[in-house]
Amino acid sequence: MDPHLLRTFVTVARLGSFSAAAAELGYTQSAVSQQIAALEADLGLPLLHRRPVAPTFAGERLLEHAGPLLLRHRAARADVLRAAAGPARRLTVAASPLACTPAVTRALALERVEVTLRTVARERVAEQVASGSAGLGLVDGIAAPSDPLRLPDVGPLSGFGIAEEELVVVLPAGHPLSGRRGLALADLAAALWLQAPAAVPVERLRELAGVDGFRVAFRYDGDDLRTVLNLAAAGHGLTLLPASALPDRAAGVALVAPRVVHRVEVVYGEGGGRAAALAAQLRQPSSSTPPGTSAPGS
Amino acid sequence: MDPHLLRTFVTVARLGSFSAAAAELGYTQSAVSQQIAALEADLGLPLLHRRPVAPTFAGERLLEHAGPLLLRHRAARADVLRAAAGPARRLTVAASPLACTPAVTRALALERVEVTLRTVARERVAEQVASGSAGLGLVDGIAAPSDPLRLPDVGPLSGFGIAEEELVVVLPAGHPLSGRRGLALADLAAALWLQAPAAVPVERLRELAGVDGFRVAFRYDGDDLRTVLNLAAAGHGLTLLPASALPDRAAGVALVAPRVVHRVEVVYGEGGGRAAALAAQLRQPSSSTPPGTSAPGS
DNA sequence: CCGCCTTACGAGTTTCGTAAGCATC
DNA sequence: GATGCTTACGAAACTCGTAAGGCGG
Repeated sequence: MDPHLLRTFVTVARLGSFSAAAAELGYTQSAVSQQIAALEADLGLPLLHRRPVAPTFAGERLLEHAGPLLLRHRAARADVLRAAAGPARRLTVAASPLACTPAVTRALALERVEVTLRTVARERVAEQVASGSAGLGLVDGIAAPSDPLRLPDVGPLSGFGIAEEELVVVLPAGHPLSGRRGLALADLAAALWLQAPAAVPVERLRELAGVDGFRVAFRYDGDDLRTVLNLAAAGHGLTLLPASALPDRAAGVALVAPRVVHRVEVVYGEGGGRAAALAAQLRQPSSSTPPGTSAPGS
Repeated sequence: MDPHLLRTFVTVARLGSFSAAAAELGYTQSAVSQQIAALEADLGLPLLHRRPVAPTFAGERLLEHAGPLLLRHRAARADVLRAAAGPARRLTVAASPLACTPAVTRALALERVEVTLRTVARERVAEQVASGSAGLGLVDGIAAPSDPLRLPDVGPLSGFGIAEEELVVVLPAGHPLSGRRGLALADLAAALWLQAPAAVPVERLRELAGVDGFRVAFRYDGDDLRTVLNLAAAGHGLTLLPASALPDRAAGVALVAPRVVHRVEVVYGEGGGRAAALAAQLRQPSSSTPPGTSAPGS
């Protein structure tokens, strides 16, 4: 179970072809064949059906483990290299789009350090911090009040919440529900929804409401918030956003049940003194609602 | 960054000696030296100071990654092997001590399957399930009502909550607070506490209360609940337990703030059909009447 | 000089590429 | 018969053990 073999295994499984994987990885077809054979011999199991190439049952189990394993592996390597490169005078901050609230961006300044902000997908923030590709992360998500977000465990990270805010459902003008003052999530399960990386994922809605439904009517792949709002206004589907993301408060209806909020957390690695300093600075801006601390990762 | 090299690296770091690590791992001193040299050459960095042997800064970062990495690695291997071994007719259940409530143990029976129950430390449950060492896990912990526990992420696992219960502070007889009906956690920060694997860890109390304090006065390494209760009764320190763990309800005072409960969750791997069946059975512990056992209440 | 890590060197093993084999579409 | 995985085989690289070499206490 060498990481090397694991990498060719996932590549073969992904491409469904030994020769294509060989081309992608810079090996010969033969080498890939031998590597898969070595992996199968090591485990004493067939991992792939040949012709057509598809994972066996055991292979599928291995695939499920291999992704996170290789991710952590790369993160560890990158982090160690970064640690040895010495303290950088540039601190890059990886943030999911909705994590950059006005209060947060205002606090993003540190004495004697040049700060670079980079917007990435919500799922990537922890990963970039763990690998040292970013020194600090800002993630948003939804959770019960003063509860930590559930972040993917890609390495030893620290973090805490810095802001919590009401969530509102964005409705097109004239929508039957737009007169209401508060809505239960379960009442919206039958409606059609927008799926966009910037907004709350539909899967999370199902999870929170505890029911199926929330059918996706429209997908938007970019992370421009105004586009999401325009789509919602045009009636392409409902979406759930933090209240401050809406230019016009009347366009949305607050969620009353289940009791959930939009939450922003900072994440930083153990090795980053500079990152910890900036994180501590971020702890203050929302002194009105002090969210609890958390310790994601292991 | 071969897992093999990583393992010798952590062993050397732990023992502080190349020769001792060689003896433990069954290599010669020379082989260990070469393996460390290979790892250092691969990363292009010194990882250990010699004479005395201690991790460098980069080495410490690597150590922090190496543990979880090797854990996942072993879990993945074990899980794949177990998946291929076919459906076992024995299902072993790993449970933390306080997860085995009467209602749960009553439901632990499955048609045509021999169930083995094994009590392990709270932190080990997810690990044993991910590695296939147990087919099903029962973990307890404390959380906000109807909120999931934060389990260490050691592999692809499913799970859900099956029970929640009030938490009470166990006080010795005649304690000044024992007249009270409800207590805020922050009020107890100045008190002395028991640290025991079976009870709620003191670190978690600090985290929940958001303040320091909760000084540990006494540590108990075993997992016998009655011993914990005896220690608490003897005034060695306070402890937080689910209400049902106390034989005498008057010995404890319920917690009123922050709003937290004792929660039990089942955890099972994706591959275990039998485990999923038993888990489903645990979802409604009240309605199940397992065969071969006497009626509840005895 | 003694303990402990490093280096030199050789035997056994592994790994990859070239090239030939072979099964399926 | 073409495509694509497997096997055979040899060269290069790797890995470990024995043994000799440094270096600090």
